[in-house]
Amino acid sequence: MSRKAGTVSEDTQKNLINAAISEFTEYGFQKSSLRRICAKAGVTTGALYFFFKDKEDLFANVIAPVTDGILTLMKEHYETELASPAQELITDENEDVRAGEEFLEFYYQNKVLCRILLDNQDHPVVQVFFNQLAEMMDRQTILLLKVLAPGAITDHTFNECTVHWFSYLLIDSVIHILSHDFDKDRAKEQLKIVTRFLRGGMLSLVAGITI
Amino acid sequence: MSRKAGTVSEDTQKNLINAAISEFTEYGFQKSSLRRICAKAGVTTGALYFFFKDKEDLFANVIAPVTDGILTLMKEHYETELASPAQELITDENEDVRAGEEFLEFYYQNKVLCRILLDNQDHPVVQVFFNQLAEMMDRQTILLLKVLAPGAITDHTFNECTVHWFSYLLIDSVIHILSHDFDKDRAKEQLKIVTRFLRGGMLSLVAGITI
Amino acid sequence: MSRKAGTVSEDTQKNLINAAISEFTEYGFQKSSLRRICAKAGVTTGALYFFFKDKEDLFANVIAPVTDGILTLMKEHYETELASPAQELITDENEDVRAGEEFLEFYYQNKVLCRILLDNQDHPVVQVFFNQLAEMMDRQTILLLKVLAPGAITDHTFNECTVHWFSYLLIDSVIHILSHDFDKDRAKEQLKIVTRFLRGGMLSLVAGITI
Amino acid sequence: MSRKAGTVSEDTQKNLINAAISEFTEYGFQKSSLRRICAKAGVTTGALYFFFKDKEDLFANVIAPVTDGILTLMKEHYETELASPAQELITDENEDVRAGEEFLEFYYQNKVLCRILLDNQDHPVVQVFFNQLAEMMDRQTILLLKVLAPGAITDHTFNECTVHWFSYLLIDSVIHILSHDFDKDRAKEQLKIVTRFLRGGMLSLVAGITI
DNA sequence: GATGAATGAGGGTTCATTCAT
DNA sequence: AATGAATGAACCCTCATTCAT
Repeated sequence: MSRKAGTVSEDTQKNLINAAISEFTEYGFQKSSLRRICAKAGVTTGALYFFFKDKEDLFANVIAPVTDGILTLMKEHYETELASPAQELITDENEDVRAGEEFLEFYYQNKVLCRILLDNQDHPVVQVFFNQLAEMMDRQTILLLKVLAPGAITDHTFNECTVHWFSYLLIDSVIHILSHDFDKDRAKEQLKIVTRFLRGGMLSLVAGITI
Repeated sequence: MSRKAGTVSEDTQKNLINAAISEFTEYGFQKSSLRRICAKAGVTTGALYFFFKDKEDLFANVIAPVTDGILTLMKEHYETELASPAQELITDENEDVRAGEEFLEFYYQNKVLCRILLDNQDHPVVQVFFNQLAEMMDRQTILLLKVLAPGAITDHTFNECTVHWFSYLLIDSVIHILSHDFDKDRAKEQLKIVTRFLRGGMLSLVAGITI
Repeated sequence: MSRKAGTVSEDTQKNLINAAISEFTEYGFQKSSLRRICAKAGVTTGALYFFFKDKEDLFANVIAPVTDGILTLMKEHYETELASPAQELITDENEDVRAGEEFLEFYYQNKVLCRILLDNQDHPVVQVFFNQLAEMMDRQTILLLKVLAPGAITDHTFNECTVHWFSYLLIDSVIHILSHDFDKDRAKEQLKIVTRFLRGGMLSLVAGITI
Repeated sequence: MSRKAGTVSEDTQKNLINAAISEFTEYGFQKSSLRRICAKAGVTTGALYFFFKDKEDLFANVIAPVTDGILTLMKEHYETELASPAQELITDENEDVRAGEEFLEFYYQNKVLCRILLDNQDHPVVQVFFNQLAEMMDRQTILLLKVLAPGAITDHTFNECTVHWFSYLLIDSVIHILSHDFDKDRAKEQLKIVTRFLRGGMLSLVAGITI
């Protein structure tokens, strides 16, 4: 009996989250209506405010699984990469490709939430996420450059902006591919092209320096 | 004296546009309030609806100068480029750099309006603009590839998606630079780096094909 | 040359009337918009206010032809009727039928305006018209009763209300027929049935008295 | 004490309904203002939208008691009528008169709401009501004709239109009487005259057929 | 005869949020 | 844990009308 109430409330919270997912998907964060969300969830607005502080908080809770998931994924990839011998990093694009494919798997398994993320890039919470992601990538880029092209970092070509821009280039490229709603295989293929392109671009910058 | 009425009315429309610019800059299109705009312009809401059909129409009129300006700029650049000898296109990145700088000049001279454009990418009218821009770039890329690497277009690497992605890569890169609020010279410098990177990336894709 | 301006303005007035007819037909008086009317007529609102005092006045001018026409028609019919020998009035329904058909002819020749009349019976101007019409019918009924059943008017059965109600019964019956959008012949046929019914009802009232 | 909230809220809804009744009575549906209604009820506009979907819904809720009441009344009358021996129907107008008086009682007990109904006949919801009413009367007329004058229905005189027209004739007659704002007794008297008239008219049509 | 500009009030509706119970 | 009621401000937009020119 003492579990009953708890169980019920968990259901309510889940119902609210699911209703919110459907609403955010259809209308985007800004145009979404808490009233409609509560109606879909079959509860009144008061119930929502028991579980969530406000609209922002609800949104944050909705996308948390994917923001957490992606950040974890990236962390693991970067640790693997740093553990590789330097030589491999230069000649071998396999680890990059593998990480990309792993990300695509995650995307297609969490497509609905990922789309909410991508379709609300003007939302502060989402911007914070992308900034975290980009900063993580920045740090990785700098670490790799220290190993692969030590001259590059002292040179003014690889300034903070360039590094950051490179991070966003990768992010935007991936987003662009996902916006085509390809099937998974086609997306992987396209991601390979992007990877080759970005490596080529990067090397052409590094080459200009070290020589 | 006979011009008084005309002058007054023209002023009202300009006042409305200016008030709208300030409002859109501060709040973005969606959260902007027509009431506040009219208050800023010192007129009643009815006056606004004499000059503009609705909120959308007001927005379209606000950004028209920059959307038109940018599309014209790009058109001119692409015509110049197509008029160059093929050999120059491969070896010489000058025309690209020159066009980039010209764009930056335009941006810094119309910064306020350009920022409205960039900060409302989710607005349908703006999306139409970016699509027009990207399509123009797509066509140019295809034309250039036909000249520089005839094999590339038949190969499946340079499919429609890749070309389109390349267009957005350039657009996103430029937007990213602009988001740093650099001074003009720093922006030009950074744009040069981007240009070199993109050419390098592109060549590495083409190289993978022709060999 | 001196006629030019006059001619032009007459056109404007006609354009306004025609635009108003189309607007009133589509939206009814209340929901009609003077703006839209002016737009349809290709003039500005100021022009409308040169020719018409306000929205009411415009409406009155639009329906004037049919209100005048119908009142004239009825007057003629009633004069004819009063000129007939008493005996004929009792036994012969021909004049009633003929008048009805004449009215139907008028209706089908001025259908658009007549429909505006019928579809805006809550409008004061239209109510005035129907009151005039009903009063005219009232007077006629009383005159006829004096001839045909002198006892009826002193009896309390044929009080003012009964007479008035009888007028509206006829009006409503005709309106009801017209609401079916029959072709002219079918409408005439139906009107004959109504006429027979109303005469029968009337006689049964009169009979109840004289005996 | 624990009932306080409930009591308060019920009051609010009733206050809104009452305020709406007063507003609809004064201005008619179309020109009624939700703001004024809320002000009269002493609540904010939001409160209204908690209880009612929109203006239409409020209107529908206001008139529901009388539309429901009248339809119920008519249903009962018609069932009683059909249960009577055929002979009585022809010779006896008592049941008709009794039903009429019962209706008048209802009218004078719900006069304010009934007037809203009668004064907004152009409103869709009201039109639906009158159509329901008329259809009910149509069916009854046809049933009675089958018993009283079997030949009438096959004859083209009593076509669908005639039957429907007869229904509206009765409705309009009653409405016309009510528009005079008579006291109850005077109205009953007048209604008797109408009843006799309509029976007489009807019989004269039937007579024309059966002979 | 007609324009173009502007008024100012008001329309119905939606919103995120609060809070006593 | 959740309800039901209510707030109050704000939303975009439309209206008939006026008037100097």
